[in-house]
Amino acid sequence: MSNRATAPAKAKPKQELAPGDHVFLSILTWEPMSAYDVKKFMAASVSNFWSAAHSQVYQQAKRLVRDGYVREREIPGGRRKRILQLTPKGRRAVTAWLRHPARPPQFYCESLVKVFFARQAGNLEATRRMLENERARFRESLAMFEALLPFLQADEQERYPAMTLDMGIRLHRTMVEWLDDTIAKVDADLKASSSP
Amino acid sequence: MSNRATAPAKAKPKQELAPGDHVFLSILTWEPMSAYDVKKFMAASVSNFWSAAHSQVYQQAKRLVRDGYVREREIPGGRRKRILQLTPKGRRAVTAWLRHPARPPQFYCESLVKVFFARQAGNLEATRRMLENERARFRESLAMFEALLPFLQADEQERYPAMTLDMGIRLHRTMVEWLDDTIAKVDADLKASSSP
DNA sequence: GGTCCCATGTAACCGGTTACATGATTTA
DNA sequence: TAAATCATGTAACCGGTTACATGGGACC
Repeated sequence: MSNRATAPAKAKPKQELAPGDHVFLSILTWEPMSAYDVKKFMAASVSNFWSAAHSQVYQQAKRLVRDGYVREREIPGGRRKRILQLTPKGRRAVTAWLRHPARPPQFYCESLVKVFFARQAGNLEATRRMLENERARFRESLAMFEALLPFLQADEQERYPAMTLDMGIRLHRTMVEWLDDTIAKVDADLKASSSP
Repeated sequence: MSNRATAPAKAKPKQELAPGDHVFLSILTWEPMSAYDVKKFMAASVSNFWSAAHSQVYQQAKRLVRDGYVREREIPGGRRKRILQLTPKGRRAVTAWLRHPARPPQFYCESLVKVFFARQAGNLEATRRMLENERARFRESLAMFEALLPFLQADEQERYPAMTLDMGIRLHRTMVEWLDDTIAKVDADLKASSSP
């Protein structure tokens, strides 16, 4: 009798920093700030290609303090507030991370999956509506980014952040263009099927 | 004395399907297949905008069978093999999902975060090397996709899959162009700092 | 008849998400 | 002063990842 699954399997007991932790630490190179401000900073800067729930940031903070990458300092006053700042170990982790190769980007996009299966399992009218929603959203973000870019470009200190905003703009433009073309193709199929 | 954290907090007891489950089910609309084949199908089709580890697919399969979206049928023979197929409930879930709005895409890209902080905390030489690695990788994938596209476009059945491949190609081209421009900017900064 | 890769899984940890909670500030 | 919003967290679940395990075929 074969009894499968005998060995326990140990799994890694502890890995080094999680991918998002490096982003957290990098933000603290800007200046010491509270966990809440880290979250705000993230939303205002790299949110196009990195994001995290605010609750996660607090838990990251806890871990990073526990592991010695970050030190926290309580600010007295009415509102409870803990300022986080990098330790030397934390700063070393950032610079080491920055000089290692980046892990491959990950992109999750439901709408593209839906297009893939649109005819196989779906309904072209619904697909069209879905794509129009997408296009409206992308156009809106695109307009915001385009309005913001000149301000970043005007500030020499923001040179590198401006480059990433530029990437965001290009990606959004590409998306909108593809949506234009794809909606046109869906329309063609709709017309062909309605009046054969 | 304030004792915080009194209430238990219940958290949602059960949500409907997880986002990746719909992708899984959609793949089964193609034809019944084993979990391993679902994974292979995913890698060969939507991997550019959706991915999952193979081990995850087996666990999804287990959940989806347990919850009645999928039925499994054991194939006798030397090699153990379980063929998965949609139940009516599973098929309904796919069509319902396809006609709902898509959730916003998520994009995680370490290399862009690294560019954001390149001057603040990093080293421009290292950034340049990192960006060149990225460019080589994107160029390689781009060439593969471009070689594949004509075959998809030649097959009327693959019309919608071809549209998503087209999107992948456009995104990769955009990335490569941005990398070209950005590497040039980094070079300019390197030259400026070496010979002031 | 070894070796290597393909196919098929299981175990266990942990990060990330969703929901809950609540005191401080601002604003109408 | 009531309402809304900002700021700050905690609880708990669960998906996804990493690592382990292993039997069959292919190939040599």
